[in-house]
Amino acid sequence: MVADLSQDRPRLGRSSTAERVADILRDRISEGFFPPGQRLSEESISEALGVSRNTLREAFRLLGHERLLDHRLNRGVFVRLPSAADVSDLYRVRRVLEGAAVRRAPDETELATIGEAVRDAERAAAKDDWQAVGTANIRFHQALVSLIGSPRIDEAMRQLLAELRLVFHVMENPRAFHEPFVDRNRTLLELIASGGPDEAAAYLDDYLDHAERLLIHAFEPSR
Amino acid sequence: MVADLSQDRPRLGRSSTAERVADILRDRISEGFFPPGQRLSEESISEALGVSRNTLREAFRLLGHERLLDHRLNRGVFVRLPSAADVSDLYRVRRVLEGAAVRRAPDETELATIGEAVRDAERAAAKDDWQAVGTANIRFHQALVSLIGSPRIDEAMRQLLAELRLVFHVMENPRAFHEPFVDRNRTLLELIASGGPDEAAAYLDDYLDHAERLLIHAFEPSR
DNA sequence: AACGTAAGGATCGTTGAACAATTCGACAAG
DNA sequence: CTTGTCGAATTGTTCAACGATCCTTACGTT
Repeated sequence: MVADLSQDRPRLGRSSTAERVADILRDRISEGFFPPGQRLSEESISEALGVSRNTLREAFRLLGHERLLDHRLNRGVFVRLPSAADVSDLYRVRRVLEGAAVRRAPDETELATIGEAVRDAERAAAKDDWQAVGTANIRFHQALVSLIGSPRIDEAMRQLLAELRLVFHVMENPRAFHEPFVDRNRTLLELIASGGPDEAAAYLDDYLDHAERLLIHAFEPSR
Repeated sequence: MVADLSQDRPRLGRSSTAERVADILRDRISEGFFPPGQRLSEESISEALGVSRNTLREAFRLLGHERLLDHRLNRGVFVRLPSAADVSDLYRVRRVLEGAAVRRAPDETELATIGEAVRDAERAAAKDDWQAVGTANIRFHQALVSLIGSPRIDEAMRQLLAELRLVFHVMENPRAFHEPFVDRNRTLLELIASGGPDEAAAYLDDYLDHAERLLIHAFEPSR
């Protein structure tokens, strides 16, 4: 019973103003409050958040390493504005990670977690809440990759999806993008559950190809 | 002709004291000058390097994000001391990344780069220079993963290998560890070149299993 | 001897101010 | 229209300071 406490351990170190500032900024960027390309002024933000410039700069370094911010010397930090090449690369990584994930045999609880994400997406889609669909979709892929069972890969996937969110913000209408994938997630889940790794992998490849093409298409013209 | 200059663009941003400090510390950690577990005092290091504490702290954040440093609140930063669980996870990631890599069809120049790393390792082994063998070995796997063609994965692999170096520093004799893998690298290269993805993948799995077991074994008793 | 507590020193966390370095736009000169 | 120059604004970096936290040691209690 004492061993269970070890799970709460990460929360102990939980503090440091810089990290909390980073959390706030990350959320703001994620939700589009700070749109891609926008410059984040040290002075105004440090004042708005009530922290010193030095502390804010530490937070900037954190987010820069997560590729959410672009740090240009003597020019300041900007919300990262992904390029088409970035999108391609993100999908290259997804193919590797998710491809490895669908080949794992999931246990019951893992399957349930993924299924929940699928159901949430379906529910949100029924309500035309595309913001929520996007969130559920992200949860789906996060849970999918977690089948690999590697904390480092989970972390990498978290970052990747955060970066992908950046991409969505530069598109004109993300809703049209998410719509077709609600059903695909359901199908993919069933293929995984039925235990045909090759079928699931093939379906996933097609899934990602389609998504990438759609994204690049909705992306290029705007430049 | 002016367009070609845009390739030199990354070199422009190249500066910032914090990043240069991070580079120095990264090298020092890599070479074992700062052994795993050692605490890095802000005051002494900032003084030794002639930079302010604030700048040094920015560098610390960078390296902390690369998992080379362990940042404990109010206690300072320590060179990361990997656990057996970390080793397992690192190999889990390697299986995914390198497994995806060996299934790619490499072109001539890529094959040559990998081959060079193999040859360097063989040469160094002949001279009993196990430090150099380790370096060449790392180059081998880095080149292998670069077959995927993803900058993000290359970067992730770079970090992973740096972290793995940390593991080597806690072992009593790394030389005994590297020795058997010189030949294996050669074999793996030939399997890749001959174009049998499944064979190469199978060999790689065995390779990594073996390496992980060896590492865990040489690791556990010392705790 | 085991334990709780208190005091002290060391170090980190964070701040605020200061100054140098750099960028960028405006404006004048050619 | 291009090129040089100036100045405002912002970042890069340093410095000194103070509170907060941790570690150690010592001390007294049970």
